[in-house]
Amino acid sequence: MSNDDFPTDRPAVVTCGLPYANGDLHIGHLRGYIGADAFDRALETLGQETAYVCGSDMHGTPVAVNAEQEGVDPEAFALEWHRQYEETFPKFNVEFDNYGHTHDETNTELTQEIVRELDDQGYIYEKEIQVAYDPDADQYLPDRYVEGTCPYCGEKARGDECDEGCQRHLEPGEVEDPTSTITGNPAEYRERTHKFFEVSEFADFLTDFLDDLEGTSNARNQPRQWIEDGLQDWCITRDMDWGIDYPAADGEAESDLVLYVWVDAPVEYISSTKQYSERVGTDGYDWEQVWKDEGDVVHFIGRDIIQHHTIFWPAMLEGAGYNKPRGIAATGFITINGKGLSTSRNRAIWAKEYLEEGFHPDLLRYYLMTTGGLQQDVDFSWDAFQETVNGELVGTVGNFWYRSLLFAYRNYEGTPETDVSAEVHERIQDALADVRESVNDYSLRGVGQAAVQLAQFGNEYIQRHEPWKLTDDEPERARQVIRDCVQIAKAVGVLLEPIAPDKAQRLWAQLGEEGSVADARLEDALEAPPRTFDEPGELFEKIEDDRVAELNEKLDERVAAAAETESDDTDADETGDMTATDELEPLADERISFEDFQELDVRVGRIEAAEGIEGADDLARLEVDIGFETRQVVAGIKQLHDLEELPGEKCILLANMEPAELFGVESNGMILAAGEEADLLTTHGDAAVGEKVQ
RNA sequence: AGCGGGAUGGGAUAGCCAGGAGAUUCCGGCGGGCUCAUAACCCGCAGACCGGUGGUUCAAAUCCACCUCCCGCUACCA
Repeated sequence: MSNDDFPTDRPAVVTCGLPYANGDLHIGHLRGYIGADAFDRALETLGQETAYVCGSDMHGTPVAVNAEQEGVDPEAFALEWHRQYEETFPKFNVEFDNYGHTHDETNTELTQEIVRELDDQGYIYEKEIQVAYDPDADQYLPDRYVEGTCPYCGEKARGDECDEGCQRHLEPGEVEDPTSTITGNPAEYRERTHKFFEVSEFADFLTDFLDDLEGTSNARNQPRQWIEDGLQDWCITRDMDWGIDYPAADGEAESDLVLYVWVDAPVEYISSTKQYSERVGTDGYDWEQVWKDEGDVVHFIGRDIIQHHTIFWPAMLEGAGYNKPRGIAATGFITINGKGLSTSRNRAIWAKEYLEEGFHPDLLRYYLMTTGGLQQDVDFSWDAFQETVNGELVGTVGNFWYRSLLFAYRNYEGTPETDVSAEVHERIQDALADVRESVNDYSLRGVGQAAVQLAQFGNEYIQRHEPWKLTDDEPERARQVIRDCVQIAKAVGVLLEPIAPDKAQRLWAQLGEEGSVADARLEDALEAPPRTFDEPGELFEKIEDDRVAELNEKLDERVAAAAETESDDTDADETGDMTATDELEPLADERISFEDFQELDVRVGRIEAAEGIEGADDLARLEVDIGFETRQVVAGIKQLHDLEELPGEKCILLANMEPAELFGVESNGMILAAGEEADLLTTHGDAAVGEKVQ
């Protein structure tokens, strides 16, 4: 595929990563949907034929598990979220040409068709594997329903991934000593026939594919390592009820397997395009042309799902005879006030919350799109948000729009009747070129900046010529200056539309333009606005300081409140939901003998020194006086205690613990502490340092 | 520790892929201007040895090697 510049004479399709129908949306999600939306709008402005499609991701174990917990069936559960998403997107001016979901008929059929095709092409084979099975719950245990020991490194691992050790992706059946996460009981392995997709056959193809891939560099570079390390064939079926049935071949008995969620999820990109095509007719947009013949496919995704989109997905497309993506833009994460966004700690700006605060969506769009590069992590703070809005949108763009149009309205009742000057014409053309270049670099930041810098030029231009001084003595020159300014204002509107569609539309209307600015092309930025228009209004409002203070306070309070209730929910981040598990660890069944206890040499100690260990988040190096000697001990309490306050504190130390090395620091004993918060054990009275605890 | 990203004037950020004039823009500081405009806008000044060391080159913020530090995810929790 040749990568000639946008706009091409082929249809394009832009997608964003499917929202997983499992929880509320926050600005981290929004960044991707807004980015893809802005990119799609920018392509249209360049004159590219496009479709922007997406859908909700309905399948997979987390949906099944959470639905079960709420006592509803997975479909109803996922559909509820799906409806919420559908309602939310337009509120951020994210306008999909089609928004479907992975459980609908189109996707079910198309997924099965593609899998059948892969099968026909010989890329799918069957293999007997050992699948974990929970005899008590009488069910198989796919993916995260099971945990055990990693066969490669011996660390504790989840069913699908060695998350604590070597990070390796694990195939079903690989985990050793499996236990059921449902009942906590040991699981047994049963022989099951599963389907495998021969990803390993595609190594050469994928290497070439990555060479040509546009978008962000992380999407190109990260998977290379994977390919070099050797690709594993991919088990694409699961023992579950919730999902798309594995398609039965002719004459074969219906399979009771379901396709792995990552098989049917990306197919939704095609399905959603197909639905769009069916709605507008193939004359309006032909999905088969884009996906099977000639088209430009661009995916916007989060950087956490690069592998799926650069390995599995293109291999599937290649195997089934579809077009491969031209560009993949993998966006960075969002941080809040410099710290990682955490849904469990409620450190997030929720989509709903932003809207409830009454802020215009275009402000957030502009902020998210222009604050950093697409690939970069972007920090969000209300302070920075205010600064950007007040400085660039209110001060530069809004002010220029308002002063130009107001001056034009008062003196000429609209656009002065004369031609745009050569200087301004040229300056606008430069801006158009910037936008063209930015889009081809996948730089939404560049698009936004081209618009704002043009407005900045406008402010400078009007200032330089001071038309307010010219109206009386040199009316012709004043007329010229304002004519130029009105044109710049219009151009800024056209250029800003991808980022701030609603604000651009309002400007469009103020200029007396017919129709939608979304339909405007770059060249329209140079067309004269209507001769007359009405008195303009202010399009952007300043955000006041006390408002920001209030918002900061709210956020802080909320994070603090969440921290209090959090206490034990260790894995709340897993699903992004607050599934607090405040159960206590069950009491041990087995009793030990007094002799066993006597083997523990537990002593009273006094902490002499405490310091954090570099590179470790939680570990601290302690020096503990236990009478006979001072021991160096490593303890996981760094974040839970103010280390400076620890020296002098008494503690209880297991003295005959075998030494271990953590982060290169020897630990010679074990400090006793209670619970997740590592509440430090100490003595009630005044026991002397070194005394034995018994 | 594994993977990824980063280090550029006081703060934030661009430029790096395709090496070459005074290193971008925003905020802040200082001084001035304007009064059409949302106390907005415009101009000027101060402020950066582009994380460190070495290398390639006529030329390096940009390419290569090594190092230090930071952030995120995953981990470490004796």
